[in-house]
Amino acid sequence: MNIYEDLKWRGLINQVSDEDKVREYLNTPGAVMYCGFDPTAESLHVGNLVPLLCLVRMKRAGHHPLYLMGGATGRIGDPSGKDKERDLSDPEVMETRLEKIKAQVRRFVERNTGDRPDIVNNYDWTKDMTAIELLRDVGKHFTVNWMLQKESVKGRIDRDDVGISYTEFSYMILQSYDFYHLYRTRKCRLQIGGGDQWGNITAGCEFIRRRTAIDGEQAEAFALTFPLLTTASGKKFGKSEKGAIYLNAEVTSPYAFYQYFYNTDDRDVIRFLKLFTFLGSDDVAAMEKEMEEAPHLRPAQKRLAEEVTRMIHGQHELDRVLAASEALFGTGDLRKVDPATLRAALESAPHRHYAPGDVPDIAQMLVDLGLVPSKGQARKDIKAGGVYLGGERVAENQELAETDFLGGDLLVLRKGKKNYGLVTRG
RNA sequence: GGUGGGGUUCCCGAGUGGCCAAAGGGAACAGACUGUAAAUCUGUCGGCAUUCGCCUUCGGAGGUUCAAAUCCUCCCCCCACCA
Repeated sequence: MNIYEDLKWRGLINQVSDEDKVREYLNTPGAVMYCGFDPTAESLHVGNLVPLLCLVRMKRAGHHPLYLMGGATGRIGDPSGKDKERDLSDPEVMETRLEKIKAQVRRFVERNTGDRPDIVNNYDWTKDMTAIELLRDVGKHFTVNWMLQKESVKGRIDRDDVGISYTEFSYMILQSYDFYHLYRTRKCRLQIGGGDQWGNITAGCEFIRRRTAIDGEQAEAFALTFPLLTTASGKKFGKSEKGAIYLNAEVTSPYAFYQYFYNTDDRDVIRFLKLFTFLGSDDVAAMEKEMEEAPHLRPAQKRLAEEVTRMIHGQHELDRVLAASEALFGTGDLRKVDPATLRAALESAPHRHYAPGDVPDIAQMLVDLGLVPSKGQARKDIKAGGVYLGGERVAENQELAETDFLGGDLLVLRKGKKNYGLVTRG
């Protein structure tokens, strides 16, 4: 199956500039395509997984994907999909983030293709460009009238409570230049991205056509965007109670990462299997059938969580996460679980250590563990019956007993159904 | 630079001197029901305090008043239109 058909089957294609030509472009191995990632945070999040994964799919299909780091564009700020102007970040902060994301992309790609990714940074070809060059060589090919038609800009102009700065307005010009540059230097003729990137990408296609026309070439470039990720419940995909789910283990623990996918809504899980894993149609169909037969066992959710966690954190981390999940959600009594196993299982849960004489009351421990924002809230949760100690519901005003310490020095606290915290003393 | 409209607790958004820790909605959290799901129902939703209560908040800084998110002064920021 052509990679294009595969993407289509997965529901990964939202818009394509020219379906036939893109399919044809992807028919010959070695095609070059790119997708950009701006350093807007310390780490990529699950939302970035779709494009990232798509580039990997391309690689697996024998093509040559380019991973573009937005060292330059990140300094400007993309108005796409944003309803208000954003603050500019510090260049140094941006640089640090970019390095982290780069490392992350490298690890991910190596793990899933066995090859080093071809990473480029648009700062490299933009930093020495003069304002005059930009205005003459690039800006001249864009009419403001046309730029104003773009969704990202229009959305901001039409509203009477927000505006758009010239800086963000110019974003598409920079991104267009990137595409052109990659066409010139790397023969890249396809750019992929999220649904909100359509305007920016087609701007690039347009620019390539016009710019190359000057040299009598009239090159053609293509755009392909993914659908906006939605969840059945209407929640934003990739957001949990604790905030966005990131790919970096230091920001989102592998355990939380696994749990996020494990908790996928029934209505979304098959679609997500297609979007986030390499499973083919046979496997997916099998999962669908299993799920129908035994929905309460949630085979599809389990598979999804496993596949994605392995992809991002590796088999080793996955094994630990599985052990932890089993210990915490398994049927057994926590007291019967070996303390050492418990400790390992809760490794990615918040942890607090107290000296023997300094162990505070339960409410304070919940605060210290970060399970609740304040002591008052902790009391309220206890009162509501939402706090558990070693698997037993904590009563109001309950004092710690010596027997609560598993193995003599370990406390397992839980708020609600699945928020664990570990306390040790000694 | 001019004119007009704005800045309220996580978000949206009421609130024009005391009844305001501040309506309503959303989000979120907890409970019941379940399948670590969805839907539904209930409770909570600035901080501290077991109760009385105390403290901090309505862009910022001052001021008027027994009393200010609400009035006055200056300042900062955002938006629209005009120049």
